[in-house]
Amino acid sequence: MARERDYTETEEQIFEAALKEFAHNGKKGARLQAIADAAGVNKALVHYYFRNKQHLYEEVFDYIYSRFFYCLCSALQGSGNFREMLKSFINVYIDFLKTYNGFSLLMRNALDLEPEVLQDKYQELVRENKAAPSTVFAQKIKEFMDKGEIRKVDPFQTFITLLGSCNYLFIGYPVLSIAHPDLEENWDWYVQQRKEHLFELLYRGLKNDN
Amino acid sequence: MARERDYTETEEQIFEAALKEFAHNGKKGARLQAIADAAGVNKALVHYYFRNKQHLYEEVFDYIYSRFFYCLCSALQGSGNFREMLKSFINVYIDFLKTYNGFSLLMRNALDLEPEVLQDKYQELVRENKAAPSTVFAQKIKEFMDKGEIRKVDPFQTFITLLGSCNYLFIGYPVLSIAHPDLEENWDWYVQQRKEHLFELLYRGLKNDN
DNA sequence: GTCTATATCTCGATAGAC
DNA sequence: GTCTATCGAGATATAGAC
Repeated sequence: MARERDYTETEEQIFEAALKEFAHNGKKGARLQAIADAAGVNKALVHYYFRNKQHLYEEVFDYIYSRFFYCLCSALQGSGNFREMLKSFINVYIDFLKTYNGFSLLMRNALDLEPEVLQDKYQELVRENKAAPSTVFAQKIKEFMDKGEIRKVDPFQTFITLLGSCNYLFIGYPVLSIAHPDLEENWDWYVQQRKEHLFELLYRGLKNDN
Repeated sequence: MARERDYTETEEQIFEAALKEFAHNGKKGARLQAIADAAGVNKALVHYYFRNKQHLYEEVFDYIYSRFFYCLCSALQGSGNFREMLKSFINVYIDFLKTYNGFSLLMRNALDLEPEVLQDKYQELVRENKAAPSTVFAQKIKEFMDKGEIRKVDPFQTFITLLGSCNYLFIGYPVLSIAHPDLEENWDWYVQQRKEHLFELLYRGLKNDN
């Protein structure tokens, strides 16, 4: 999922700043002045390059949402056994979240404000890709249950657990960093720990032990 | 954690409306007009009762944050074995999230926008309560490890998993409901399923099986 | 306590110089 | 392409009648 067109240096900086500002404050809460400041450019330039706030927002959202969608798809691509698929999914998904930090709130805001826009976008991506991630995941889980690799579980609930426990280090970052002030300093280490801990926990929690 | 003072009928309605509005749109995105409309009162009355937006926001935030803090504390109160403590925690915490739906976003917004305010509030609550939830949790986990009830795990990572996997049904609600349109209709059932699935998964994932 | 009217301010957007 | 100045919409906040 590349962008529609190539960005100049300046456009890129505005886009990156906008991504952070929208993610932190939502669409309504975001300030063009803050975006301009963070990008180190004049406020008028934001309009020059991206027309208006709505347009800039859509640019950011489409980009990040497509990335998210294809991240989920590729994370589910692997054709190995359950152990490999779980490990791969956790690695790919957490790496994505690490790169596009804060996108969760962006999405949540989008859904509250313009659910129909987002649903259209989702359907469009599903059509392009021929399948929805949650459906693919559910199918895989069922296969592994049939093969006896994992115990009998609800695929949807399992999906929620997986997404939530990957996400929360990022979503809850500000809360968590109160208790662990070294979170920022040792960020890479914590993220790595997260991957290992989660894999071990979920593998043991799901595997068939009859 | 009761409020500072008793609310009149009108104040209560404004407060409830404000809670929802702030939760959905964040502090900056929230509109006093929308709060007044939802409460069924004139916009000027919001100022009459709560002085200004900042003050109203703090009132809402303090209330929900205290509730959250004491919910975590009481969820950790039980003195039974690991199995009982896990079951109790999941039940109490998910019931809380179900009642104060949408508060996750409120908190996240607060943390992104005014982390220092929130840290002060947190320290204050820790002082009142003599201990931080994350510390209490870590101690309990260590005890259960010493007793051999659970395997050797990182208490902090375990805490993140627990919070995240409880939270995500609520945080991710709008995304999840695209794939499962019956989520709203069968909400109670899904929440109940969540409790059972999570307990089983985490218990198996953490218990000592040597 | 409640409402109308209005003052004040913030922010998105544009015009026009360079 | 970039900046300054400014307009106008919309939101917060207040004054004052009832």
